[in-house]
Amino acid sequence: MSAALALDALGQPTRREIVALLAERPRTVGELAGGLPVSRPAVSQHLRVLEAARLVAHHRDGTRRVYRIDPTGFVSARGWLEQFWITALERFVELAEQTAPPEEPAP
Amino acid sequence: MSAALALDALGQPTRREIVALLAERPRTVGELAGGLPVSRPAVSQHLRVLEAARLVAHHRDGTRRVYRIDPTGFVSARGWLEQFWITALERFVELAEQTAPPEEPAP
DNA sequence: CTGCTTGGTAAGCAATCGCTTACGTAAGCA
DNA sequence: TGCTTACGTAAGCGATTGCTTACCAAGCAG
Repeated sequence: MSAALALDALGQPTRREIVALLAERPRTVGELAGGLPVSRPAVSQHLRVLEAARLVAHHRDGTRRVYRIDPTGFVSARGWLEQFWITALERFVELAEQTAPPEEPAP
Repeated sequence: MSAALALDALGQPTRREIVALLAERPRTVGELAGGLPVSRPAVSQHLRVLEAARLVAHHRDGTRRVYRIDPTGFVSARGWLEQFWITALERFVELAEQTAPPEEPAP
């Protein structure tokens, strides 16, 4: 499943910041680096990871590369969380139905 | 925000497997370790991270500790993804409205 | 009490990660 | 035809991570 890649990629603060910046609007690599406390090559490396996870995509504009959000990876990540969410809540409800007091046992 | 902790914690394959196992039903530490290719102490350490992120919780049952899913962390993670999702899609739609051909035309 | 089960904690280690600087490369412009 | 801008890539380094083995504490059963 591709959700693994996406969740791995999102499990890093700098990459989440990059993604948050791109959520506002597409940006070039230099712009991203300007808004972050890391160097431009570091941003490039993060972008490679994010693109492999299909969380971002880019196109060229002269010498620049404009990066934007790619919904694909987010669909995967959200799908994993959602599907998991459902089964977990089902079990949770089952459990709550079986036992009347779900937290503190009777003394 | 607590979503950072949750996403960091989920950015690791073994921890996602633990969470997936707990989604089926609550389990003890030994049970979890038995279903995973890592040692029991490794599972303990992962559980500490997951609990700090409020993704799991536990209660004691004699000498055992039964771990289960804690929805709290998942609410945070999903919230981050969702809120982000919305702003990203808004921008995406804006962009798509400006430019006529978005991607693939009808075949 | 003694022994057994269960699981958290400490210490240590190889591997990975995130970052840096240095260099290479493609595209626009004088 | 060089010069400049914008960016990717390579190499290297310190810090972190995920795992292991060894040890210790708590609770039940005999």
